[in-house]
Amino acid sequence: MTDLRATYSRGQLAKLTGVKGETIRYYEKCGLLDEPERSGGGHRIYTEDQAARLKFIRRCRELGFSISEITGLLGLADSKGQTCEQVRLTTATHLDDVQDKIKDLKKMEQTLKDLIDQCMANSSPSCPIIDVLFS
Amino acid sequence: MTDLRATYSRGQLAKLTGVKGETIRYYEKCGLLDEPERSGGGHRIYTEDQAARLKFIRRCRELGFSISEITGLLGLADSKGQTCEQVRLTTATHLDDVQDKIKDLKKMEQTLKDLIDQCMANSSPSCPIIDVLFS
DNA sequence: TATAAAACCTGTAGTAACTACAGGATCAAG
DNA sequence: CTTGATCCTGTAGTTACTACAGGTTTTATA
Repeated sequence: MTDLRATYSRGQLAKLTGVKGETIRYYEKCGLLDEPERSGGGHRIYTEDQAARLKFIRRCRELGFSISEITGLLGLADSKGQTCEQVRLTTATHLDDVQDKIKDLKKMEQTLKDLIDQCMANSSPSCPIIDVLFS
Repeated sequence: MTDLRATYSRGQLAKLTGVKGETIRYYEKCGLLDEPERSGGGHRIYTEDQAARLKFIRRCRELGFSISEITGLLGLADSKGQTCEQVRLTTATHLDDVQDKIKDLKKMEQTLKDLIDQCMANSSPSCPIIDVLFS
């Protein structure tokens, strides 16, 4: 069986979680990760719990949550009780943001496509992309 | 008729182009805008040409081009000749980037929706969003 | 014309979320 | 016990702005 009391160096934690070593240090400075124990020589030593927390952070980052949103979610996760609704709300708000971004990017996409199309159909010496944007 | 030799103060240019005054100064520092003439007292005085250039920059930014991409496009626009193909290429590359971003965001969107759905269907005391992310 | 308010000037620092050193100490393997 | 890998701290760089502070100029009003 796996040892539930396993510990990790910063590099090992990095490998385990897929978060770069320097980024781990950054998360500590931000307050996302608690300061870990240290070895006699001052090297960081992480526990399983801290590894789990870091994995959570990584997943949230992949989903586009900001550091401060994650701070909020972790706070909610730490405080037991009537928090599910708040977590759902944070997530829903974030979903709205993501959907807005998608809308904006799609508009951009269409405009860029149009520009390229105009360029393809072009035979004059000037560049239609530049022309359109420069007027 | 409009005076083609009209000039603008920084604030007037900001109003005209929709680019904030401080941002105009920043674009100058970046080399996107040439240093304008100055009044006796040192205030910047912009010409119509510079206004047109700034509008171009603003449109490019709205389409998500980076400062350095815009520098490239402006360089191409300034050099006459066989540049249309290069402009099209820059634009196409940028379009790819935009489409990649859309793909990523849609994945995020779906995952966030799933999390929220799980939360809605939940009746246990713990929060399924936290649970899913924390494992 | 005198004054006051608005706009402008420079330079610097802050924002988000990292990334990348430099210069040195510690750890793990052989 | 040596050596190479990893780790330490602190600082600076990245992108595209934004926001001062402290002072000067311009413009509008009386």
